[in-house]
Amino acid sequence: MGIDGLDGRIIVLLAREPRIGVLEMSRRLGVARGTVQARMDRLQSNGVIRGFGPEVDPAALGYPVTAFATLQIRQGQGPDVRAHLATVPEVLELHTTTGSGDMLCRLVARSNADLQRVIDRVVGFDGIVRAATAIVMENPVPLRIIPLVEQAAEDEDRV
Amino acid sequence: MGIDGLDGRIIVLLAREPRIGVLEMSRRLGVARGTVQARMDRLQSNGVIRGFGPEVDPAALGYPVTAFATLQIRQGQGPDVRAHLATVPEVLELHTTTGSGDMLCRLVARSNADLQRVIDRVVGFDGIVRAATAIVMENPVPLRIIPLVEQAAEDEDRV
DNA sequence: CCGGCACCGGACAGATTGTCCAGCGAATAC
DNA sequence: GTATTCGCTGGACAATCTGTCCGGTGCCGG
Repeated sequence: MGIDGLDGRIIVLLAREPRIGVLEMSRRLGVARGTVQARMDRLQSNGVIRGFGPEVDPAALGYPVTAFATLQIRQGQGPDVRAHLATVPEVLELHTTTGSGDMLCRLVARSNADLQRVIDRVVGFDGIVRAATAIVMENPVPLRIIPLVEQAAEDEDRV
Repeated sequence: MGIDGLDGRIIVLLAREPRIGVLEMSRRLGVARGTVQARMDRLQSNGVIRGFGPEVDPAALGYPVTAFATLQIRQGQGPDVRAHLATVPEVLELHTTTGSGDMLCRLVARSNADLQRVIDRVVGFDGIVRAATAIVMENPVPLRIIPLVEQAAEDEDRV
């Protein structure tokens, strides 16, 4: 577990220019193509790189409103609630967190008004006791991984 | 704005098999290669597809602990706090939300003990009044977009 | 009725990929 | 001390895909 400096540089390069190929990477990094290819294979079978799925912008799909909802779940209803939420397309992500029966989910909606519909659908389920929603206004730091990768690579090299 | 059924099928196909090429997609979808290529170009310049960055698993990097922190910010300190948080690699994501000076951020750490270090670093900044942290235990619904894409495509087609 | 538009099916050269190979240096094992 | 394993290099090959054209067709709005 862990990555070294070359792995880190590969991931960062990939994150900055996703359409880059193995050949071009090997040129930029100054290593043989086979090396980059082997590293990539290893990173993917390691699970460090899960895949290269397209990053879709919900806003461009017509869902410009994002919100986070904290749900309080009735004891023992966890599995049912999960199954319920999994059926709601507007639920992009769901976590169970510390605290008694709490879940945190990320929602999107077509508008603030539409958010009400989504929330109604989310909480309109028996096992959910209470929901607290926070609407996202700005996203100063979009989901990112590069700084962490650099950190992890440095840590590994130092060892 | 919006996508039609073919766009939706392209995105879903891409999400399921990221390494697929344009040619193979055109074969699967039963359309001409040029069509798929044109759609892809449009989706990307539309901003619907932001890119194809590698999905890196923080756990595989040695950061298996995820947490969400709600931060209460002192009036007017927002920009400074953002800049501060942007410098912390373990902050993967930051949102400002409704409520007086509230922010929500996603953190990762090497362990529960390490999480304390991360939180100290996050809140060890003048503009932050209070922080409430929820540690993620399970992730029943990982970040997903396919259901929303299908929904958006259906809505568009119906119109 | 006439564009304009999106799609089809095909063509082309150029680049990249997957997959081999032999050689080499370093770290590891015996 | 020596043998083995490992990762990297630099090169090669055929197969594939990409970017980019083209002409032709069907549909919609003006």
